[in-house]
Amino acid sequence: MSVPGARGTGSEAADIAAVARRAGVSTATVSRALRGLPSVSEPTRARVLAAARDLDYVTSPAASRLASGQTRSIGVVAPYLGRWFFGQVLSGAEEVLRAAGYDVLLYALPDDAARADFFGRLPLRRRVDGVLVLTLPVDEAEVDALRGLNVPVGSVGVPGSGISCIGIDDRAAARTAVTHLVNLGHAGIALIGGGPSEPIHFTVPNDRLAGYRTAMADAGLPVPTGYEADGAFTYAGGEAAMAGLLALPDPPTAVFAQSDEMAMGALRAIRRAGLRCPEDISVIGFDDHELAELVELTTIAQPVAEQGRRAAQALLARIAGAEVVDQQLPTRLVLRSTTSPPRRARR
Amino acid sequence: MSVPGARGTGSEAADIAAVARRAGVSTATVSRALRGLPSVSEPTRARVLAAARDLDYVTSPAASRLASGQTRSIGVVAPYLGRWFFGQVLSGAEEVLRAAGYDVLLYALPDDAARADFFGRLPLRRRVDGVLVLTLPVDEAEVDALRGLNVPVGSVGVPGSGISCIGIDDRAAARTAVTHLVNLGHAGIALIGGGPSEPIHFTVPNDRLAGYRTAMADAGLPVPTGYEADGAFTYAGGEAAMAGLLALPDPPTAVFAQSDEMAMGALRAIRRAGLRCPEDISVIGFDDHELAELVELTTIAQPVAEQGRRAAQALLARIAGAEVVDQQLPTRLVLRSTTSPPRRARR
DNA sequence: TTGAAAGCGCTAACAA
DNA sequence: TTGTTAGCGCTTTCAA
Repeated sequence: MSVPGARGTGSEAADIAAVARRAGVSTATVSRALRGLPSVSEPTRARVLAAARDLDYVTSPAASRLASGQTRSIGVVAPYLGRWFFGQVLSGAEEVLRAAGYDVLLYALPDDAARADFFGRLPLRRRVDGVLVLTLPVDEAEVDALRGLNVPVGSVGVPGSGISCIGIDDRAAARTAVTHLVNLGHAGIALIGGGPSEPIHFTVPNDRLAGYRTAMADAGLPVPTGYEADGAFTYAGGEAAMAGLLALPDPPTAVFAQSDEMAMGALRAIRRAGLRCPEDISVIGFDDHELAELVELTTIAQPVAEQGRRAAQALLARIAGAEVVDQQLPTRLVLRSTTSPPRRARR
Repeated sequence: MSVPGARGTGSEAADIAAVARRAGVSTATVSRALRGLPSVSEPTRARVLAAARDLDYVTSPAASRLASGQTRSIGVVAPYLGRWFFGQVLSGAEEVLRAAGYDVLLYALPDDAARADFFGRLPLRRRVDGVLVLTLPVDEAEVDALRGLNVPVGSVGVPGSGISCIGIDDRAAARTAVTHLVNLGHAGIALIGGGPSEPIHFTVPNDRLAGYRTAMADAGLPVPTGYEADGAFTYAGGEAAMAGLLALPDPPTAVFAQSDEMAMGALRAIRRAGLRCPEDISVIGFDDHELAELVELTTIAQPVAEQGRRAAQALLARIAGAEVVDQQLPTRLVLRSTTSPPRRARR
């Protein structure tokens, strides 16, 4: 009943001229006062603010944008909204953008049709001051398209010329994960990762793959055919990939999954196959998902929401004209109970 | 290099006048042709479309909004973005809104400060054609404030006059959950729910609480002091609530958690206490979270993304001037392995 | 079916 | 420090 936002419904929305009249100044002065420009005397500003309050005035974003050319909006593009990782990143990014007074324009591109449409039409054109790309696989042409927006582009996990990138050292982190398994005495170590044909600029799965291969090579371990499985970064995909791995003539004794959700799917497949983790097979994930603790999943922790926050900050800095440098945030190995030495150490 | 969206960077963005000139018509005709109005002859429309394509013309949303008064934007307001439920609902809603050509303006209100600011300033004013509220606790005054936006308001799980609501029968579903425990022979059944002081219009936890109480009363079972615990709808909260329940002089033999995330937290607390589920204590959740299957959680399944889709559709229908009715989607009991008869049936 | 012209409600030069 | 005056780039009467 008496919420500040509640208003009489009878009157039309006041415009800047009404405020100017009531404050006894010009519309230009109202505009300046309301935007906090320095060239307004304090008494004048006070009168304007009072008038605006009395009339319950709100600036029309459309008019303001048309006149100024600034949208005060950021487009946030992500492949999925329903997965843990993206929820966390989005959460962090939204927090920062909102606090800076920017509107957050959300675009999800869950399938090829959505992506083709997005990069074909570029619906963000003329409506944002910057774009934040959240771990979206993009190829060269798509990066070009983003540049065609003519606004700064920031990202979480998407490097590229002209794109500022916040991320982690995926390669080193993957290496740490695999080396952990190696140190436990495992020799047959498989990978569950993203698809084999990811676009160039989506380096995350490729970097983790590279880290896996490096660690295996360092340990002098072979990567048998079929040991690099595709889990599509989903729980269901991880389960299917693990099932495939278990069906191999010589199944692995340990698995490195590139995400916790895939690792959890793997856990499910292992249980379904009547096997036990870590007794029969070890599993290490990646992310430190909120529920990883519940299933005692050993994993690589990364600061997820923080990457969203940093990426948003970096983007805003670039919009403000600053130079920004790419950042890599730290990761760490979290030991829980899904990894242990193999039943009988080989070699 | 040859993506449709990639453009020469040299030329300025073409405006409607340029298109008009090239097509040999007036700007009014260009506007009509581009918006698909019927009052344009086919040859003319074709010429306009060709000219627009040649010039790579995109309508300026700011100018269009200013002139037409329509924003083609929907504000989506949710308390959290990082929780599973909201990710799913948002995913469904975004899909529908995007397909209908609306911009999705995202607002997260994770704490009291954000809420107070949102309802105090109403930053959505003048910038959206409709608002979608996703399971956000709102009191009377806040509902009034939303109405003050003077645009249709739709919701998932937020009933209220003037708000179209898509949801489930929370009361019946909760009753089903508790009755399942009763039927197994449990007598000491506790609840882990939302806070005790939820605003009136956030009926979800209240309805589930009512369903719990009804089922208990129907079974002639008492609800001892302390059996209605607050888990804040989070994993950590559920764990803490369960720990509190276990510390009771006469702890329950079964627990109904109002969300799967809280149920999973409860599972964690049970394990931490050295107890086993379901042998020592049964747990039933609510949602059918993607990972519920992994932990074998018995739960009440609800169509989450679908509620987001339906709510978006209903909102769009109202914006188009249609009358819409509230909908309740079906739920179902999903039996897994966290519920069983109590060790020794009482009574 | 098309065009002319008047706004939509601001911001930004420029002047004072 | 403040005011005057052009626009910003569309949509929408109203007329033809």
